[in-house]
Amino acid sequence: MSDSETLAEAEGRKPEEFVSNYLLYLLAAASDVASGQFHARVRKEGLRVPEWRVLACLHDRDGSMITRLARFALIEQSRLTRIIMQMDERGLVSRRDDPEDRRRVRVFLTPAGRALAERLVADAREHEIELMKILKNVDGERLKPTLRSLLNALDPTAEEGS
Amino acid sequence: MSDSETLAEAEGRKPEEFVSNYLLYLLAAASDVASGQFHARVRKEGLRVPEWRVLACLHDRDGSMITRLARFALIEQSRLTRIIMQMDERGLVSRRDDPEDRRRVRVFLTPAGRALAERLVADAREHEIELMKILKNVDGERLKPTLRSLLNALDPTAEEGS
DNA sequence: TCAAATAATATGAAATTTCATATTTATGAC
DNA sequence: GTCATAAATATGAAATTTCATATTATTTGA
Repeated sequence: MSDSETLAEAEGRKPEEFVSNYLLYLLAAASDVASGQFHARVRKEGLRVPEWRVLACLHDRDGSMITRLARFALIEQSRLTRIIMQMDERGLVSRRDDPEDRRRVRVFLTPAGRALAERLVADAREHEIELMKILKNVDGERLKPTLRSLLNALDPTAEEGS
Repeated sequence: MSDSETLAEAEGRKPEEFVSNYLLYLLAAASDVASGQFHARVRKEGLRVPEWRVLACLHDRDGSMITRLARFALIEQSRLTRIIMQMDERGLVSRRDDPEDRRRVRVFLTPAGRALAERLVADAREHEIELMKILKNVDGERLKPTLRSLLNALDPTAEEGS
């Protein structure tokens, strides 16, 4: 049985090919592969992916509370709490109690955090343009509205574009 | 457009909306949200998501070697090695040295693993049909070929559908 | 045929993540 | 006002993940 041959093939059965035609797999794989290059750039800045996500979310919505940031950045709450603590210690964000509801903690970019966020967002925009060129025959611009409607259909509580 | 003005500003869009219009975010969020329901079902079977991925991949390609499985299932190699060890202990998979290349470890479903894999794959297929219904106006079926071409464009070494 | 170079997998140790739950504050019903 | 309930965040402890590298086997090529 050669390396590229599965047991099923060796036995003359046709493999079922579930995975590579499964929507949830295609989404996960596409996300993974498409993000690969840019995530490498993020790591070169000394950030991990969730930290980059936090910066990007705060770039859009500075002063978000933890819970909201967690949903927006796709990070579980207690994990985010600790990531924010680290980013605070590193001087990228600062935490302030919300005077209107003292259970809440609002997270703000520091000047250094904002500078880094802006640099990375600019990089991401550039990178996205490159990506779109590679995907010219895939029609990445049509993909976006499709993904947005998918998000709206599946998560009506998701935050709108503005 | 002045030097300090972004394209978004020049076009009258609010500049703060980077994230929710960023392709890599839309892909990650779509994957996350779309998988949420089914992943809950996976956890009810006592499996974690990577374990489900392993079962699904082996369902399609039983006897894969670790490295290949890692790429296919989107799991880092040393992590997968340990996951496979656990699944082995649990009786879901078995490991066999490849006689043709003794560096390799081939992973096979046990009868119990296969039964579980088949049940979950059947569930996943059902669930996908439900998902497609919800996405009827999103055209999930058109989404699949798009994601496949994206994968091919970005990762030409990715495995083909068979 | 031997010595690199490469490939596949495993592993130690530090760091991170997870899960359940504690803590603190706000809200609603009475 | 008081009590029960809910919301937002934090935290302990176990489990998992990561990163670099070790180990073992194969390939290359001089």
